Amino acid sequence: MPNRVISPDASDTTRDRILKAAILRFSAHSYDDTGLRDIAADVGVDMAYVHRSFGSKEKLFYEAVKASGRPEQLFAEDDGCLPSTLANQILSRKGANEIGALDIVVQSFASPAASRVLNEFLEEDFVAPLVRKLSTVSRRRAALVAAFLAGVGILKDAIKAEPLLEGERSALEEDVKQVIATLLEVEVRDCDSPREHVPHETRR
Amino acid sequence: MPNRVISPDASDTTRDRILKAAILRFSAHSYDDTGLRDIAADVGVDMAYVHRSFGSKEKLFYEAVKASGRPEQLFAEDDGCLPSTLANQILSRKGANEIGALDIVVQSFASPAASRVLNEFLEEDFVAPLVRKLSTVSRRRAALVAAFLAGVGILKDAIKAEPLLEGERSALEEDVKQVIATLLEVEVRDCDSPREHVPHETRR
DNA sequence: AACCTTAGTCATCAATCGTTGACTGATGTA
DNA sequence: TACATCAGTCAACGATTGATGACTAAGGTT
Repeated sequence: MPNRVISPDASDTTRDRILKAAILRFSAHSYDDTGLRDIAADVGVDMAYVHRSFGSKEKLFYEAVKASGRPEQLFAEDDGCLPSTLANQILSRKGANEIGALDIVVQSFASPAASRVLNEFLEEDFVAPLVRKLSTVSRRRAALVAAFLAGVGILKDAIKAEPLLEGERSALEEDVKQVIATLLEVEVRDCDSPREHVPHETRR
Repeated sequence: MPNRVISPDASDTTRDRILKAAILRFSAHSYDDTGLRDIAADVGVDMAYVHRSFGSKEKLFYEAVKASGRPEQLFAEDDGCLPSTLANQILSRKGANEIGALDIVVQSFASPAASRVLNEFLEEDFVAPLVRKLSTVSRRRAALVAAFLAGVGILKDAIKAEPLLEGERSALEEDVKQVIATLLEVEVRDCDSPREHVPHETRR
């Protein structure tokens, strides 16, 4: 299970291919700007079949969010340093078909149709697992981490804000990690140089 | 053309009433979910007149964003403590017709049509004025402040995330201020109790 | 053979959107 | 009076959207 991007198992049914295409579409464009016809065209089936396979556009979106943002993926590569893990979820450079687990959430915040789904996602797939993993953090601060990650993703990928695109990525990553560390009340220095194995210097 | 007697800011013309209604609409719903017909109905004119008064929906949105987010408004009540000023821009409780200067940005980042406008807004009406006001902060960090504010606004107002709605507002405000202070590298304590006049204790 | 389910297509629906050309009516202005 | 401009309305357009009912074709079961 090394380079698993989306699908947990390589089911080949048309329904799964539709879901996979939907995740890509919803991760690259907003809920409103993603048409069932686009998704159908990607898979090569009729749009009516996309609709019938999932019942409605909103239900398809629901399944796409759930499949794309599962906690196992969000915290998958956690090497013990949550700030760096979370920062990478938003900042990791995306190739053509490679998407981050949070991209689909970053898009589609706006549409009311999507907001109920996202509310559930936020609670079940982010706040709860994060608090479970780091019991000292409050639900409020966990949500603020999500807010910050979402905001950074939006400004960087949707709005394409220049101050976040120009310059070194490492500098941006450092700032993002520092904010997350502030919210989680953990020391960012403990994992500053990821592979240097600082022998857990006892601080404070 | 000599007698352009129309006062530059009578604010009584139908055009201005349309613009005002547009700001309210765009601040409460996304760009896509806001129809020219809705705005026209608010003012009580024909939808065609809304369109003709501004040339296109996108141009109307542009003027709405510019009028709603002007730096004078963003930093209007600045009492010398930027973190608290900015936090209040997002957290201030909104009445029926009362909106924050950033609400219109919080909605409507999704649509590509709107994102160009928002990119310009971010640069001209937020990053640049902020850096001008606090010259020690980098453009990147200024943009990260905007990202955080946008994310908080989205989760709180659009998604209605419970962790940001439950509990005391002051606790949330404290966390938000701390994050902003971290990014701006200023001491939040300097304005913690706004009216206490701490005599500028020389720190560091 | 007859029958049922699954997979998928086709044409079309109703609704909504922003946009536009043509029009009316009032208000000046020469 | 004649003319021009501004404020605003009216009806319709073309495009796009998600949703449906009716249909075909294949596969399996009895």
